[in-house]
Amino acid sequence: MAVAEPESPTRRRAPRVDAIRNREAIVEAATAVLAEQGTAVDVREIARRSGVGMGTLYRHFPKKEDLVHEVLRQEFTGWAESARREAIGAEDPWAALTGFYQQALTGYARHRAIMENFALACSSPDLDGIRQLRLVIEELCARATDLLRPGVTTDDLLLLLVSLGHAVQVTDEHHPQRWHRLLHISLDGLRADHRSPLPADAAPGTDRKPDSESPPAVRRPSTQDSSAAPRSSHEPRRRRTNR
Amino acid sequence: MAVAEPESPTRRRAPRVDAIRNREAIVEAATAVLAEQGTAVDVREIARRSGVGMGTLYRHFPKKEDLVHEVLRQEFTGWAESARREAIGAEDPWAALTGFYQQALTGYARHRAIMENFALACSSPDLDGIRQLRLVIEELCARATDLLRPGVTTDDLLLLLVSLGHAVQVTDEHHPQRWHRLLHISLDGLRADHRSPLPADAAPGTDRKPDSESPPAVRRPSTQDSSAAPRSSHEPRRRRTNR
Amino acid sequence: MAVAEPESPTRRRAPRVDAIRNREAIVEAATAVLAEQGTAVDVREIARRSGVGMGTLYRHFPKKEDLVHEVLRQEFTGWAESARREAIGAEDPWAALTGFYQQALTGYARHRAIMENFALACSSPDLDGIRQLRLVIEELCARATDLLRPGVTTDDLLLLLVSLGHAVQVTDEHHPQRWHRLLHISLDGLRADHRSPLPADAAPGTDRKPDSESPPAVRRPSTQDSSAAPRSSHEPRRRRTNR
Amino acid sequence: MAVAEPESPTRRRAPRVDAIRNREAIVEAATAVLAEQGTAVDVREIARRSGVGMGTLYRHFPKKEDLVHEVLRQEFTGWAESARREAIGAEDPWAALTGFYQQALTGYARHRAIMENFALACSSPDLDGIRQLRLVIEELCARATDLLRPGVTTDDLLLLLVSLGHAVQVTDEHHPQRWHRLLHISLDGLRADHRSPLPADAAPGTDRKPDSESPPAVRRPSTQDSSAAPRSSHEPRRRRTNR
DNA sequence: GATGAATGAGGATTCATTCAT
DNA sequence: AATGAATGAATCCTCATTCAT
Repeated sequence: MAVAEPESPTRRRAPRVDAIRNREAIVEAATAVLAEQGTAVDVREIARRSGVGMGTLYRHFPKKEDLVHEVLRQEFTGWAESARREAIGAEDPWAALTGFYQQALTGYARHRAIMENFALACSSPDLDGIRQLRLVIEELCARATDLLRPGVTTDDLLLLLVSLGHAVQVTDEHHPQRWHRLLHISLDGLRADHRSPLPADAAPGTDRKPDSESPPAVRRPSTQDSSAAPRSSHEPRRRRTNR
Repeated sequence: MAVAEPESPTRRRAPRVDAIRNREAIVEAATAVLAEQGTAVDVREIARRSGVGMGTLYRHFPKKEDLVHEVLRQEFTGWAESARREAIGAEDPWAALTGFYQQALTGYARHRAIMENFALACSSPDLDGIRQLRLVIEELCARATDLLRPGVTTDDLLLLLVSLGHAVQVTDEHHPQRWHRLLHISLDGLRADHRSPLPADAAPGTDRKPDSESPPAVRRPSTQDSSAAPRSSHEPRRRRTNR
Repeated sequence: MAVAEPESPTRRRAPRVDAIRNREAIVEAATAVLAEQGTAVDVREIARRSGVGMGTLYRHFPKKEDLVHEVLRQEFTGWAESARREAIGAEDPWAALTGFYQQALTGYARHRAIMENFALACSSPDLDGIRQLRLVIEELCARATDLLRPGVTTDDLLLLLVSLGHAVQVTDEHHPQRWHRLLHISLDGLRADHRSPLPADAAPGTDRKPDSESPPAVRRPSTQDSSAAPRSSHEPRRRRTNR
Repeated sequence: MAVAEPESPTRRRAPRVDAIRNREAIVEAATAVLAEQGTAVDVREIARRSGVGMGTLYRHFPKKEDLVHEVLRQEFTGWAESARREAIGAEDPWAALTGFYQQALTGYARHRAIMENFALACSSPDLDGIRQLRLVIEELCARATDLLRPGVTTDDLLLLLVSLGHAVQVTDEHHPQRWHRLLHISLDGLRADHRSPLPADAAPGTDRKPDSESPPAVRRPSTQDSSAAPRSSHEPRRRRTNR
């Protein structure tokens, strides 16, 4: 064992083949588990499935968060790449766009941890995959510029992905057609033949000037949600005897 | 507590009245807390805010789940009702539809527990509110039948609501315009001027016959999702050797 | 105990007699355990000995530290009080001083957690007991002012207590006479018949002016401890191949 | 296994030499780390700093304790030697004594592991350094016999060292003058001009007959530590009732 | 002989649920 | 009926020690 490699004096001993294997096993198991159960899983479940002890897991990823982050990094990257491949392959700009969403949604939207963090990751993209995803979308956006209705931004397309992602989660198992239909509908809403302007997005990142010819077709709520959710108080009701 | 009962002067036990009041207080507090923090909250937080003891809470709702369910029931119902009011009020069928989404999304989409469970609830609607929501949507669907593209179903509209609900959660706090834009886009995708047929939805619940004139514009994934998430095994890997 | 008082309508229900009992049991057990084993004990040991579950323990003391702090608070306070009683009782100022040390060292110096934290607590006295201890010492100092050599400060006496505390820990079990002898010696060193001035203490808190007539008898080290402890490097020696 | 035998020129295995070097590196690193952080350090920290792997460390020292013991052995020895050098160098017996304490305290009292174990080591001196330290002290004691108050023993001086050691630890960083003052005071207490006899030390090791002329000035505690710490039970309390 | 990866028994802390008062 | 104290299994993480390479 540990055959002395005469060729490389700089390389002392083996590069810890099995350590790498373990690390990979951990990430693999974590990927599966996180996909299935989201980030709330017990770390021990991951350790069990990867066939390593807790110590080993924590040696490679000192915090559960680190492992989660690594998995998300890989998954987002892989996601972005496969979506880009799909998108780039198509010649027709519109086909590229639809193909992108198909691929993106088909492959990853059932991944619970991905979906749990997609929104968050979009806001502060410290994950490379998110950046790549944006780039792909920007590209698609640029290529399809004539086919898209005026005013559609990268943020719109990204948000659509987030949004549909959840639709996929709901339906993919039993009614996969449903989200396909919704995708179809939404994409049609993006087509250039819709001349009604979109509501302005004040935020930065708007890279396509919306033309504001006609008033939005969408009526604003007259009554607003006074009945809405938290009429909370945060304060305990009454009492509070002891203490 | 301890409301004086006239019948029993020696025993000034509280009647059911304040049991009911307690129950309401619990539900009210739970509603607020669940809206803010989702179903993962500590039950104690609910007890604290409602001003009752844990025992009382558990007397009324033997399991946390029971309480959550009750809250969701009420909230979904309230949601459906306020959305219906909004929808019914409008004379223009399209305005009714857009108004419905506005109302529905503005009022409840930030309600974390609602959103966490909306998807689930749609699948197996043991919640009355979901049924009502479906009814409202069906109504809207019927009224706007000429304005909607052929083949759009109640399920489509419901799924759109789920989908946009998450978009709202992501953006409502910092970029509320974004989900308004997405809503606008999606609704435009539903308009009758889109003649391209939607992919068939084989599942039951389709209440509008899709006309299948032309092939879907959306390309289906060739094989794909092979790269998708769980290539899991659930079984622990073979162990190293130690010990 | 704590019979339900009918007289007080403001007091709803019992004042949780058993909760108080439990809390006391926890503190009592913790006191014993901390005295024996120091602050490194397993919390479960405390729970076990006090006869409560972990949850109960953590209900009363949300962090282990809180429990430790509470115990130290009580112990330091008790310590200060019993030492004060001892000190105040004596008529002779010198007897008061010696009595104080006797009492202080006899009662508590075997208390591991106390000793572990005594030094720390002296530096930032957020514990009331420490303040009281200082007050007692200041009083003793004032009373014995004529008997003490010039320049002796409260800090000196406190440090002597810390210092002897450890001597007690070492010897109290098998050779209790030893620390008594050392105490005797040290106290004699404090007597007024030593005219040689003490080295100045630059720090604030010096409340007695040292008269600097003659040079200190104690020679300063000529060579300095070059051979002393940490000739450390903090850096790993060589290597560091992988990563 | 497989120590490179000189007879085998093909095998250029490292000879024992670097095993020794490793061992030294480990001890050196351990010395530094133990001095800084005490015996509670993570063994890995020692391995890291010494530049060897865990395996190597554990080959040389099968238990953490073994390594600690070895370090303490060396450190105590070194301590004793440097203190002896200091002590022997001085011509004046009293200067030798004070110089010894200065040196001893300045050099090693901040050494956490040393101080953690000094007390223990004094009780059962299986460490050579302790014996040497005793010898040095005995010598100093003998030389200064006329300057020391009657009845002062080696054990007294050793205990004083222990005791002051802790004072140093507490004060050396921020108030180094404080322990110098305490040392000064204590040494003055040892001077021959104190004629009051010390309390008898019944234990073996007393090598100087105490003359018992007058009663001790130090009053003994009348009641003993009734208020003292562990009124423990070790047994779990009677349980509540639940479950 | 050396290396550092792997192990797994603890240890602190949380929280749904039960129970004495 | 109500209260909130008590419970303990579950969860994240650490570290002395062992073992394959």
